[in-house]
Amino acid sequence: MSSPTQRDACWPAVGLLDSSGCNELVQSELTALQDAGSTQSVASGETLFAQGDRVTGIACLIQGTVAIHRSHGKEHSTLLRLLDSGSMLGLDGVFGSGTHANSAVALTECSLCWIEPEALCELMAKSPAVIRKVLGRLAFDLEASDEARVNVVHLQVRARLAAMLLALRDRHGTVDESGNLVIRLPLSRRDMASAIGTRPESLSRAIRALENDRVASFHGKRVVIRDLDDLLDEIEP
Amino acid sequence: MSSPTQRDACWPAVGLLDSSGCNELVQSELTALQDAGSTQSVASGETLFAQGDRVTGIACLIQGTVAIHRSHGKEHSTLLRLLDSGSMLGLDGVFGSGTHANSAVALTECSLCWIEPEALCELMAKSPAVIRKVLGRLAFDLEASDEARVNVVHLQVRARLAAMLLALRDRHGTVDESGNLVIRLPLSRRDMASAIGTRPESLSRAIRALENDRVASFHGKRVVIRDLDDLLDEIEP
DNA sequence: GCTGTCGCTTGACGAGTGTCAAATGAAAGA
DNA sequence: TCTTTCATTTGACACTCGTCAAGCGACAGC
Repeated sequence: MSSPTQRDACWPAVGLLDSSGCNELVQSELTALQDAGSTQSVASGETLFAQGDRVTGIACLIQGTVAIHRSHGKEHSTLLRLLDSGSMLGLDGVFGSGTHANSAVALTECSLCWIEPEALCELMAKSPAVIRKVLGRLAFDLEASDEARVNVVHLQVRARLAAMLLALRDRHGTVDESGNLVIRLPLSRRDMASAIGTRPESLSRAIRALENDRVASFHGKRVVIRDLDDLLDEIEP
Repeated sequence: MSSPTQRDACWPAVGLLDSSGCNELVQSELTALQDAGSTQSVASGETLFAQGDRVTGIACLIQGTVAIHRSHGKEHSTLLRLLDSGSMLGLDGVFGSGTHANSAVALTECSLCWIEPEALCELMAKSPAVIRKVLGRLAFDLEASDEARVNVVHLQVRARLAAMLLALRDRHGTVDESGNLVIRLPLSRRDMASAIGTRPESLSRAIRALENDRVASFHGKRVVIRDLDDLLDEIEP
């Protein structure tokens, strides 16, 4: 990840996102936050907060991956976004309605740090950098949500799957010895389907379609992409 | 609109949205902002900024209605949200990538006030209330975008139209002498279709369906709803 | 008047995808 | 190892909605 020094030099600056696009907190910031809140470990599958809960603070994700869900009706649920280490979660609740509109579920074992609204206030008052990070994350999430919405409307399932793989590349992708892109999916098929706004059955067919056309090969939660351009072509037309 | 005194009393408070849900600036704040920036009048149909433009500041909408679009490919375009008087626009650009991801087009004659990033910085440094408004608006827009995304996935066109009418009620609805809800649509049919993620043809059919079932009656851009519950029922099942 | 253009509506048809049902596979417990 | 359970896959079918095409209605210009 790029050094944040340049971005920290002036405030405010236009264009506050990381080059990676994710606006994560850096290590020094994380340790500072840990002093201001209480650190906690949660097991994979645990719920950090549930839709409808009163907001008691925000959480900073130190380690692990968290899914933000919104349930709709009784059976339907949508995975809105994934958050990885360095992300703040629950911001929309604190600065929004005061009630969590979404649920947060740990997808892996997670270590995180809870910060009460008052403590967050103090941090923001003391350090413009914190304000900027908070603003940056909200702006990034808004950007991503708009993008996802456009994708659901204009792209079909196969292309949305490709777009999702590309989005997962930043934080969950590696390169193997042959130079192939390898993505370790942090999600079940059910959650993947939910994230791109479709059903597991349709996702399954889209996966098969990409494999038949040699764009990607799926081995459980491990995806291998030989040529990144093939994936990019999927979302162009 | 409810008095903001209670919300201003403590900072930060959990739950910063207006009761109306829109987090608009109040008159005193608007006049303060006008001192910090340059006021401008734009005609209906004018573009305030275009997708891809470098961000040169934010705008505060003093009077009028603005549509935020995102174009996708050559022919496709999505109307992401409407902003009415009291709203700040372009925040996601300033605190995000530094480039406007969306276009802003005036739907009516508008009066607005441009504020450069540096001036916005000063305002935020001087007044926590400004910070709160900015955070509140980003949180509100994120909330709304998530909601719209869930709607596109889980509701069909007819129900999405109903949801849109309900959303327009706050700022564009009135009550006539018979006690009916009357909504003055600020949008063309094309834009309405784009806003709910469908085509004008499908929207037209959905409108006819609602009329046939006596849920709403459409007369050009004037919509009359006899019983609000009928509309609410549309988005439940 | 006529005659463009443009926005909206209506009709017909087909593709994409949700739904239901069953088969397969993988993980966990007896 | 043999069940039991659950996630995933595959198949068959129906339905919503996008697409193409034509028909209106309004409105401006000649």
